Amino acid sequence: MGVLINLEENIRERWNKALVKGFETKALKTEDLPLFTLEVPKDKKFGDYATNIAMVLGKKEGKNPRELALLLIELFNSIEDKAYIDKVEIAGPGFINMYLDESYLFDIVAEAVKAKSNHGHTSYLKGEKINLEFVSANPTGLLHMGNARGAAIGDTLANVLKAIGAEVAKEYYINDAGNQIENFGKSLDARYREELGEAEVEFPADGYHGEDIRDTVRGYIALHGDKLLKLNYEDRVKALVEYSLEEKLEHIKTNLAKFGLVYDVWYKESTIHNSGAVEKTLEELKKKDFIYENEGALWLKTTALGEEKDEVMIRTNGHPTYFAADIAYHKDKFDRGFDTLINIWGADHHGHVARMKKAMEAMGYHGDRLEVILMQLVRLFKDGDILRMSKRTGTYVTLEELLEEVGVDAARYFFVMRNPDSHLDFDLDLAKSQSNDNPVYYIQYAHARICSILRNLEEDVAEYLDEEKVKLTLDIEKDLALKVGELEKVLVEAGIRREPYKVAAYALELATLFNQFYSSCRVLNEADNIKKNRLKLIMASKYALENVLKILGVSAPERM
RNA sequence: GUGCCAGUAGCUCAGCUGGAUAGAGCAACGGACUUCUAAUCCGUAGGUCGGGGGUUCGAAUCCCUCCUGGCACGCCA
Repeated sequence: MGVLINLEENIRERWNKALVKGFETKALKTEDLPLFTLEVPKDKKFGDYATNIAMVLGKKEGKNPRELALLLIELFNSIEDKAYIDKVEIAGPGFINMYLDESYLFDIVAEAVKAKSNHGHTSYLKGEKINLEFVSANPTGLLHMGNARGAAIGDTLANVLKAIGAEVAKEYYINDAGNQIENFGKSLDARYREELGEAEVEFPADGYHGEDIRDTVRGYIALHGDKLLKLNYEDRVKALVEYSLEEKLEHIKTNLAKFGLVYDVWYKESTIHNSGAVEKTLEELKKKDFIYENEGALWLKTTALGEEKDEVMIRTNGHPTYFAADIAYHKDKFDRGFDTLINIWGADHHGHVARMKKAMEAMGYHGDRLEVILMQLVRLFKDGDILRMSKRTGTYVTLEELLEEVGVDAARYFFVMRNPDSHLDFDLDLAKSQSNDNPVYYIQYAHARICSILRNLEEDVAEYLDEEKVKLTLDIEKDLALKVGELEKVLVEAGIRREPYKVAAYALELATLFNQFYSSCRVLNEADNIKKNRLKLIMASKYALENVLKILGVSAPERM
């Protein structure tokens, strides 16, 4: 662990020791360690850290918080380990404010310069195997903006989790079975016959109207001609579906790769059906008495687990539902040895969340080991109007088109910068304009400026990065150093809370502080000691920027 | 009708496991380039935290209620 996390652990530990000492010497009445906060105050005048320990304990002790704080500080000061603590004060209603010896900032810079591309990385989740499933768009169409948001969030979260030590597998679930595929087949068949000149082909009402379906069919015809017309309907559809799924999937893979996203596992729903996993799952649930028959269908007793209604597992036509297959699929993930499963779904699937968790419990797993991140849908704006996205009607902007317009860097940042709970208003015109307002340019610019300084430096920067501690005198230098040190905290928080947008926010804060530093401080053409200190500081900043950009999947250009 | 998410500055959003004077970016207004990249920086202005109750030393944050918007409530996925 890095400087800040260690330091905070030490402070907490020291407070706990102080409390224990208070209990032992009977200076305190209560004998339970209370839950107290250790936070960074909003205002610097309240110190580097503050704790509410006196206010939390005040009632139990029967003392007013300020009076109690006095006693607590006395105990705190009597504990030997003084790591970085310079001064402790009482303030406001009973806060205890702690001021640190600034040498911790020097240590942050030294650590970052030494750790380089590992700066900010920790082993917080070491040993945890996480399966992260996201996008999983049906291979019957192209990737749209909602898929792109999922892709950015998922890939970034995977990077964050890896940076804090977890073992992560990124997985894409391919829905190549079920009703949608039948529908897909009907649509393909209609377009195929249409393209080959058959008049008045009836197109399925709920078919796939997108132009890409025609393209796919034309591609097939170019390769294989009209030979399918001689086959019966079933065989023709089978051949078309097989070809088209393959083609669509390749297209999806290619575009995700362009987006900087490479999966570890591509998992086909059909393997769940073909392997007998669904039947096996059903048997298991039957044994546990969670299955019953009604009106010719097999139902899962989700009501027995607290849900409002039961769910169909096997339809009257003998086919398993998506839900049944999904249970088998998630069981398979657990069986592959993952401790935690994280799925990223569109908010329109939220009805599926509770029953999936309950189903996992019925299967004997902890429901909490399946986590679902729901993203609100993306609203696409063009010329001030909302564009509705629908595969059915074929009106949507594809990931491919987006990347052509705005590039990978801006797209990835934009999609990940917001809390998934919020609707994302994506203004196409703004994104297309490559506006300077886009924060991604601002962040990259900070990096380019550091590179520029290093280019202007006559010597190798390594000559300046000795073991000697840096000394930072200006507030902006200290603020920047502290922000560099915060990276590890941000990654841990973003990882355990599954909130990758915090990483995007951090990148912006870091870049802001660097740009402020840059405008008020020179690095070259300064006295040797200042030059050396600032070179160390900007190198530390460079590593922090590079590492955070890498996690976001955004490039760090050396010139702009 | 029921459930989930959202409602914070003109706009887009942070802050929400209770803490000190509610923040940032954009837009607006006023400044700063002979000096390592002005895609930058500095300053000003901008608020009934959707409304109303409650819980307490303290509420944007927790509870109740109402209002508004989105989504979901299939033997679809």
